[in-house]
Amino acid sequence: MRRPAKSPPAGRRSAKPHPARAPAAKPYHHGDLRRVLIDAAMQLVGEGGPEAVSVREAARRAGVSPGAPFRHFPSRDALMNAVAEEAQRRFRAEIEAALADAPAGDPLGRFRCLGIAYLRWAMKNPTHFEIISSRRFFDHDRSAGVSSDNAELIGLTERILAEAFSAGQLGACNLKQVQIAGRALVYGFARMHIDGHMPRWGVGEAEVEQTAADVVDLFIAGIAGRAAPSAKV
Amino acid sequence: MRRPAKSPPAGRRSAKPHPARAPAAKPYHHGDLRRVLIDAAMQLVGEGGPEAVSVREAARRAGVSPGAPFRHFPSRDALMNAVAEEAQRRFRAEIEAALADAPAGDPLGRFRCLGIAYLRWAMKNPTHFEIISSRRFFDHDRSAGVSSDNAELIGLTERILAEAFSAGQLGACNLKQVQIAGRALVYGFARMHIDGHMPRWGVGEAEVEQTAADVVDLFIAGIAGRAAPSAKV
DNA sequence: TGTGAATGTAAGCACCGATTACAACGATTG
DNA sequence: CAATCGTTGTAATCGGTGCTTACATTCACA
Repeated sequence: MRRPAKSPPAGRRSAKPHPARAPAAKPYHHGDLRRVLIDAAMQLVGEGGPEAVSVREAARRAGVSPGAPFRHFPSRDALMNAVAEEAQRRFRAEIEAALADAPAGDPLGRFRCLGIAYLRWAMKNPTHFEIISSRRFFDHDRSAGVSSDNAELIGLTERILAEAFSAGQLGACNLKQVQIAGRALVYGFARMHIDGHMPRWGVGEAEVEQTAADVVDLFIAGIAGRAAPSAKV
Repeated sequence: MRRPAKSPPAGRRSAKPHPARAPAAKPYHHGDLRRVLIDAAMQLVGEGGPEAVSVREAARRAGVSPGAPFRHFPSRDALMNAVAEEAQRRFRAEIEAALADAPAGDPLGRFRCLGIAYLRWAMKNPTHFEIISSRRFFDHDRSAGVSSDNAELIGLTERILAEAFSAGQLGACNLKQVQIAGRALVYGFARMHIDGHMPRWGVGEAEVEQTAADVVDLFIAGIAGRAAPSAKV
């Protein structure tokens, strides 16, 4: 891409097409190039953000010619989509693991747990989170598998909120609004962290996790503590 | 950048160096190329997002050779920074105009007004908002003018919240947490809109402005309606 | 009237994404 | 066992990009 630098002609293999019939040297066919390319791209994302991913560099790291990746991905965007799907898969696994540990009897507690887990993962894997959330690198509607992943997560929070409401843990409120506001809150917080806004708001790296929890708690207190339906300002 | 396409060899001027001494034809010196380049870049941002900005295309639109912009901006990033400063200036003007119309006696109302204005501008100028908020295109710490712009806006909301607290419009709460949560909420909502998440959450383009207002109101109700200092969950 | 700083052009580098023609495998068949 | 054919790699190439350097032109000021 735009001057990723970092490529001194680091010893590429001498590119002999293939050593006749030495089976262990360097087989002409890579084995699982697709997988390796995705891994390389993820590594690149981790190093320099989504912009730093180039097909050529991924191919270089896979020890393969610049044109080879296009046998597996029709375009750079397709590669990015594959990376995003992988990231989304990991994200979902983390969320589900966190929810599995949460008490089933306390819906609002589960809601809180969801928010905390979301923020923790996003802040620990900032570039992966960025890839997932940006439509530029990942067309959710196009890739059915992940799209349903996402829809499932949305449905999950919807269900949890509905349970909380039924259990009387929520004041009078519009559940859809609560859901969107909650999502906007954690999404915004995560992106503020990623985009480097936190220092400007007086939140150091050390306090950011505590602040994340505080913010989630503040929101939950806001929707839970509604004494009367005098909510409308 | 990466295949912005859109450039059929549309009639470039025949590039005669300069017509001897015809003063009105095409002066060798552009006049205010810096300004024109920023405008062209802003236009490009509006058309295809920050990724779609290329120095060459900006130069093309300014009717100037590909190397000329580098007399005014040492790098593409510098150009993007200039674009971001311009966008930030417009953003700030909008916010201040909105606040000027808000009643002075109702701090919480002013806070609400601030949030609404923020969201309205962000959703009307999505790409400009994206540039402002992403550190990739704009290093806030580097450009003093805009940095202070931003610091002033942060200080402003801080003051408004403090006033609201003094006026008894807020329940017992940590003001800093409220400020960060509020920011995360509007930032997240704006970015969700930009990143195309809204359809997934069942919010159509027609309802998005109303939803934005609802979400702001929900948040304000949450921090205002605190009956007792039982805030901590 | 000169002269130097400012600002443009032209040419070229390295890198990128993407396409094409060709070569080497490897599995499926006859 | 061997021919074949689809898969997956290479090599070369194209146009686009950011950026640099050498050179040309103009403007403003001494």
